[in-house]
Amino acid sequence: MNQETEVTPTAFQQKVYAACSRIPEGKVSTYGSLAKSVGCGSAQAVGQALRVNPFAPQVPCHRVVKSDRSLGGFFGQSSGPEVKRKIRLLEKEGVKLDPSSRVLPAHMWNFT
DNA sequence: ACCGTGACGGCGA
DNA sequence: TTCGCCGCCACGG
Repeated sequence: MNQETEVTPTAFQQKVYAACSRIPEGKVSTYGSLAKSVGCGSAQAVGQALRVNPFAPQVPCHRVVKSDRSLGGFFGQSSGPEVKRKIRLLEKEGVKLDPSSRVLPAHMWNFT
């Protein structure tokens, strides 16, 4: 019998996942804004949480990008094939990147 | 209990 | 404008 190797996310992680789930489709948020939502002053800490997100992509962590308007990372990879998958998901939800600079348009920065 | 690492952010040169 | 450094927070070893 397989033992349930179920990891229990910390309270902090669950808050991040919850906040991330609140991001509407077609919109994106930033790690920093999300951090504020969970009462944290560090965007990096949020990244750590999403990095181990066991609920992905159910939890739309792919809608979280850098304040820099760049994509950030996906599944632990700052760049690579997984990040391309992230772009793919966003485009499917109506979020298109600028083909030149590969950054997100500022039109969707309405969600905190 | 301590240190290093990390899907970041802001400021300075 | 671009590149680099430091600072914050949370987590694993």
